[in-house]
Amino acid sequence: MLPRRLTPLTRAFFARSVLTVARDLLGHLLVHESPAGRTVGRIVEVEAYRGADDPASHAYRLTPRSRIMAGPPGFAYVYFTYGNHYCVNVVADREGKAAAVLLRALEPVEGVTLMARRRGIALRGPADLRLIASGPGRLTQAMAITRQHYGGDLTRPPLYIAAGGPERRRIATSARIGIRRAADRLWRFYLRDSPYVSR
DNA sequence: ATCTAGATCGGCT
DNA sequence: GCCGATCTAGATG
Repeated sequence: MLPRRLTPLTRAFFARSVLTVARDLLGHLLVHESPAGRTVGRIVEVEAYRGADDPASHAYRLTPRSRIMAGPPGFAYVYFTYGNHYCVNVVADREGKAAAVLLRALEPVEGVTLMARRRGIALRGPADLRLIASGPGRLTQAMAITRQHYGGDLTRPPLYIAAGGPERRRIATSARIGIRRAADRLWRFYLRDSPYVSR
């Protein structure tokens, strides 16, 4: 069981190279203290995006929506896509350098029943836990993250990233999923032995 | 003012 | 594996 009080990561954690931040986020915890209760998931899959040198990124050309990626690190970049789904990123690197890490999958840790209810799925067995947050759209639905969280500070409650305990870190890399450009960059990182990664 | 692609998901074949 | 849903930021006229 988790301690009642979790320790948020500091802004300095996010103020580093986005590839480093992406890798290092694996194993840490995404926490949402909502009125309905606290939900916590262990981050098991992420993708890194940058700016002008990354044609696959929303910040390849800075727009009103993506400009936040060039802002100070540790804040949330949330966007709505395909008419149905939100995705959540953490802004990384120093202010002025566009970069963000897309959170793609979580291992449910606490508030599992609430997460399943938000997802509209029945938990009939341990295998169903995989359906809760194995994908960027599923993750935001399970954690009740919406456009309200755009620009929110992820180093403090109610929505934040907290230090995970010591854990195994067998990290695998691959091309980013669902993009066409810059497909040669292995900027997707995931915990190799986790059953909670997407696809 | 209008058009279109999209960092997805779930259901169906 | 393929397809439709459903919305909106960004691009184009």
